[in-house]
Amino acid sequence: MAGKTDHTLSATSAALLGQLAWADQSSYELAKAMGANIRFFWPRAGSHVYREVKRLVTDGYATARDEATGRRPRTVYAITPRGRAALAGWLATPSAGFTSENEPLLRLFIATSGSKEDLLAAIRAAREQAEEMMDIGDGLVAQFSAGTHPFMDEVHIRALTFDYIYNWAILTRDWADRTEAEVIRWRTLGPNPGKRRRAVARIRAIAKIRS
Amino acid sequence: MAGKTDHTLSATSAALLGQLAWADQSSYELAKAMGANIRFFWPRAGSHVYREVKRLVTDGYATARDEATGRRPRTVYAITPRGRAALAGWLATPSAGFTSENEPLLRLFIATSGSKEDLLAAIRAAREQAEEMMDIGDGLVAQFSAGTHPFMDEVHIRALTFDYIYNWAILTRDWADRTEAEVIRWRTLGPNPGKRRRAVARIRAIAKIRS
DNA sequence: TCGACCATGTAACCAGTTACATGATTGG
DNA sequence: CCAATCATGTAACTGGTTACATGGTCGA
Repeated sequence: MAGKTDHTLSATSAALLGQLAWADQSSYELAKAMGANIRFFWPRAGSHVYREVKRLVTDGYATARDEATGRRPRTVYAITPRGRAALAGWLATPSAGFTSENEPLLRLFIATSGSKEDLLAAIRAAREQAEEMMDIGDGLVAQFSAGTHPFMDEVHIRALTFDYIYNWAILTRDWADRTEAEVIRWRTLGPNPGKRRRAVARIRAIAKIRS
Repeated sequence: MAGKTDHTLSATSAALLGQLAWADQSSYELAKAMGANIRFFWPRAGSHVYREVKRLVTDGYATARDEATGRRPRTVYAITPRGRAALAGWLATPSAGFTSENEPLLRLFIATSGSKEDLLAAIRAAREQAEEMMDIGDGLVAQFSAGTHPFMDEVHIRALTFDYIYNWAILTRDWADRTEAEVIRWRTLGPNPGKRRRAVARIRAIAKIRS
């Protein structure tokens, strides 16, 4: 730990510095980009970006300069050498894992306290969100195919994140279809021997394909 | 909105009430269960459970009674009728969607600011976590197959959450394999025409399987 | 010229986390 | 009998969100 780079970055700060490493940007642009791409694996509210980027400045990882769009003033941020070093330092750090917050799944888990229609609605909500993700993905495909995406030079990276996210959406949609089909067969949400048999069989079949 | 059930539950409170609907439990047991199952789609720190369940009591959704395990005192919580009503009310509410925080993916996204080895380490971290999830899943399979799981009466529900989580783990592992194989081919993390061609082809192939 | 939306930002609240503390039980 | 781990809980911090406010631009 001896040295001048004591990179105590949070992952969110790193995300912002990573964006600034590509180009100088205003908070609004940073927030928009978070909303466009990063949100699928690191979602943050726009207002948070404003505060966090100011911290980057006070810590010396970025500088702020005042510009104007038309007659309106705005602040544009740029990464500093110290910021680049901190970012590289953070990237050399062991990565945390991945988590998800999946409210439809939570609702399913405790569904026996509600109605069958409630549960079906939650499953359909998951399906709809998955479809929306795929629509957004299809838009990206068009841009990258046509070579019109603003970050064509990053496409070799973006293809890899795209791979994950799009397949995650497909997984969710397909799961929702299977699950809806199963729940529709139920008369109540309670247990019965037939359901139990099918459930155990399903669980075993899923785990068997691990290989 | 006229009525006595003004269920202003958070999803986390609902998760706790859902647990209490199955059986009276102490905070510790609730927290343990959150760590065992729910964490994969609704992760919460144990200490949070302690505070939140006390709020359930002050709001009249649960009651607390003092017991003792051996000579040590502990507090056991039980759901009230009002709590059941609030839970049912919440379940009837439209569901929010699903999100994820995936630090390996974030690191990949901004990987050009770091080294190739950093990136490979992040990908491997994702793979390892996926394997761990599958190991846990295999343990569940054994329990459910043998009929020894403490919540056998919920297996028809658990099979459906299991389906999602296990397939998510498989997806992650397979993605990590593909992605590692691709990155290993790279000499640098920067762009080049070959990488770009392959990337665009990959993106198109993924989206094509949407069917 | 007016409504809608883009762009820019602040403030206050709160959910969630980390860190700590300590008593009981159990296995070696 | 001692270390490890289970069990129980508190306190303090902080990251993140929701809600608000308002100026500018553009198209109908």
